[in-house]
Amino acid sequence: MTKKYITTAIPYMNAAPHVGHAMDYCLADVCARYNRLIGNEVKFQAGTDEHGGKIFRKAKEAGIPVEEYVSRNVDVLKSFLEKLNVSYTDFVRTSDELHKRNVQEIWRKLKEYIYTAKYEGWYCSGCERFITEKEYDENNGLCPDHKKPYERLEETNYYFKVGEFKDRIREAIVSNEMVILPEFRKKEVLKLLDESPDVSISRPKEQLSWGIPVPDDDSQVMYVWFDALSNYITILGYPEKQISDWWPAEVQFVGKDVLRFHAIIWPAMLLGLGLPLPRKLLSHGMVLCDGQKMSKTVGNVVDPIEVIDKHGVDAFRYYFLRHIDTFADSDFTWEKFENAYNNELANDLGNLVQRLAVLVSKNQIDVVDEDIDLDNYREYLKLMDQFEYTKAFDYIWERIQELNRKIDEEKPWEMAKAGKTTELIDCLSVLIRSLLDVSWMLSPFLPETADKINNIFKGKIEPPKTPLFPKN
RNA sequence: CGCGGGGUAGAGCAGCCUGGUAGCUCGUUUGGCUCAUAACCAAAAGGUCGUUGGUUCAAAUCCAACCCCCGCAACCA
Repeated sequence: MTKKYITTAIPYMNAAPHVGHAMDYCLADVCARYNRLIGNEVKFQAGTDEHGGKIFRKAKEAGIPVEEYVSRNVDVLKSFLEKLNVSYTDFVRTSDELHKRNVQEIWRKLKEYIYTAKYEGWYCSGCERFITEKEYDENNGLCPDHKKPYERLEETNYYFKVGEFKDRIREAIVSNEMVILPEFRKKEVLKLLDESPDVSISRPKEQLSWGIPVPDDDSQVMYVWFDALSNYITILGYPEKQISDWWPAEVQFVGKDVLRFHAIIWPAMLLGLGLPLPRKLLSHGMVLCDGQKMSKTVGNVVDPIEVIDKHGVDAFRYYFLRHIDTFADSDFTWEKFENAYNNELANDLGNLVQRLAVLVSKNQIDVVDEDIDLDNYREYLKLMDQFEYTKAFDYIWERIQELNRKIDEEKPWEMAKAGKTTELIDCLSVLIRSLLDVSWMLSPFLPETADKINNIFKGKIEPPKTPLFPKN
């Protein structure tokens, strides 16, 4: 039994989760369930990123103490994970005492790579942040949100020497010591690496009160990325505990938008701590709605809960794992969702289970439990190991279509009418066996459905009272 | 000349690395079947593979130039 540590990016707690957040969790959950299926022991982290000025302001706007504000959002996220049927094993909050203490220790350990420097730039007191020169030029020196002119401001911050580690990071990426998937993202990161400057990792307290204090300096708090990235190891107990059982992570799932932090700053931190780099970084695409990035102003935000409540978790997971590309951006529309649901889940799979169950219920046969022989699943295992989840689905669906075809060709109902019992039983046994294979392969993706199928064909076989995927 | 991805049937995509009759899913049309959730099975229609030029016996595939879309450029999942 091999130990595998799987992580997800921790969402920033300034709003309720939307379908975009589901990507990370769906992918990681499949990976986790798949690993358990083939006999590995899995630690599966999830958590929340709770510090920073943005959250502080949001809480203030809502008129709630910031601790309560984030706690509420954490509850929302947790119930979301439950609804999504995500099998995480550990949950970290960056406001946890243990996390805070450990991050401060991490800071201390990295001290030789931390220095102070002055930063001077354009600043908007409304946004409470610095803006780039380019942004300044584009907006002609006036903040579009606050209609106020930018001010020239200077502040002293702590910086982390990312530059020290660039060569080693590049080497690790090129040699696949740290694999970045997909390949085109790897190229992107290698390019970005050249231009990566040292990063600021603190802010003056007056500007950012909601954060972890910098050790031995009351005037500064940590910048959120330093705080947030550390979660992957503070949850394991680092540096208080030995973490070599679980670290390095087998795979860290991140959105393409945060890949740069995970592929450059995070490895720099790890190298500074003398820890190994994660084995794989998987960067997935974004979910678009009607071809556009989701945004409240456009009004195209899809509420994942609505989808789940309407058609069930597995329908949701199915759509996001098969029809949202694992690596590239893809589109969610209700039309596409309904299509996939009706054609693929209800007609192909649901109806197959139904017709087979009915056939067998009229001619009861015992299904013998057979041990899974992984050799029969080589193609599937290969795709799963490469995170080719949409292709794995294609493969499974070919099996499903094959079964439907086979039933049509062999016409077991005619065997029944003709009284050819032996032939009939042989035929049905083979069909059921194949369907259970399908169910096995499906189980990391659609755990509920796989369970239902297994239960139908266990003991006395009866067609399910309600279809697997009812149409409406 | 910032970087990256892409332009293939009505839609969504594969094929391109390793040139050789253009493929998949959905949709459309027709036929078959009746065990099944009006489901399932079979067949058909539908493409000058972004444009132009080059290499080659042969180019969606290799090379060059150009056009058009879409992401990214320090906190956006």
